Amino acid sequence: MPSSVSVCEHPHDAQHFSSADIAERLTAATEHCRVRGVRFTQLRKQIYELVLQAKKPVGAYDLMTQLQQMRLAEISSTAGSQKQSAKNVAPPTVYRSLEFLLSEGLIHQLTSINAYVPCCHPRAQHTAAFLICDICLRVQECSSLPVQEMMSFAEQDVGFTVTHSVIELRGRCQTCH
Amino acid sequence: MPSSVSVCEHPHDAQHFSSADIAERLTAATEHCRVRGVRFTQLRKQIYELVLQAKKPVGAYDLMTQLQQMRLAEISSTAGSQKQSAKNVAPPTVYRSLEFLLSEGLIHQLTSINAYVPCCHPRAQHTAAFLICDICLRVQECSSLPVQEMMSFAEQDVGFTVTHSVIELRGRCQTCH
DNA sequence: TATCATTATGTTATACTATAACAATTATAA
DNA sequence: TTATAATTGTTATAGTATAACATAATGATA
Repeated sequence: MPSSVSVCEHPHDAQHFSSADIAERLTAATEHCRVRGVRFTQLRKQIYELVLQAKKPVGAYDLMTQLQQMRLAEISSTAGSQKQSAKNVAPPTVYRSLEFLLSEGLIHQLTSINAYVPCCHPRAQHTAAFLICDICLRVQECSSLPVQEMMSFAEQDVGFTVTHSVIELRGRCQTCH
Repeated sequence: MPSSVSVCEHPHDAQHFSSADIAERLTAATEHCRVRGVRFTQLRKQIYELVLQAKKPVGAYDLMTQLQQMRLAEISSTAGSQKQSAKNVAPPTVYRSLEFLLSEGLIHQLTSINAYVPCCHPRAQHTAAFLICDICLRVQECSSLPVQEMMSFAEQDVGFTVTHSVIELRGRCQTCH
């Protein structure tokens, strides 16, 4: 593989983020948001954590369910006699946090399968291509070279100014071939 | 522009297919299907025609409405006392024909905006990238070079076998810049 | 600290996109 | 012409996403 090309495998399926990894990411994200002057609220942190914990790309409605369970767990652990009635989490709750995480570059949206994955290298807006295995659902995030060539082609040869890219290749990864 | 790169502008917005162009495309598609031994039924032909006539990428539910109007027009032109009650066209009617047209390479799906456009050069399965202008909604279809590099990168450098690609760049076209 | 303005979240409702399952019809081949 | 397969009709529902407004929390300012 050319050294100029970065391919980052999302740790889904068999392997996945360890608790320590997730904690580290959460800390990094907290710092990221502090520096950027945006608010990393509890809700946003929880949604991010759920995306990190997922063993595969996760959909918005899955996140709704999981957030709901998270809140129920909080209530029961809080004990106390105040039996809060935790209403169901509604779609906007999740979508708004996803939108925030996307704008901060902490996660990526996989448009072709309506799902979300954590970003390999969270940083300011960067474009990437995704290789999505239809068998194991593992996702590889590719930055730099091939994507950059697509972009420069569009910009220089066609005069098209790219503001947002959706580059998703579906198929079989090396392992599942 | 490199001669090895093909960029085809879909004739949407201001310009669009003339009746003659559409007729020619329909004839070509008929021949295409005859050779391939698949049936180019009236319904499929109508859906294809509607996609060709559209001045911008067209959604499935828009096609439903338009097909409905097409059928109402047929009935009123048929005159006769047999007052057929034309029931509303249902989603599967449209989606099944779209699926057929996609599989025959007559149209392309734009996943990021849930819409469909005619293929510039209808032929067997071929991959393409699309430049979608968010202002005028014009779409440019790019085959060959940049896309091929993406594919060969995935296949050769990552060992990923691509079966389906979604490459859609959103932004501003040269005209709308 | 108290107030205001801003931002974020909750809540209700609904829009938009797509498919499952089965029935009826039409075309093709034996 | 009948049997078979392919297509289309029909009904229902699943899945994804956003609009609009109410409430709550936060941060800045007096």
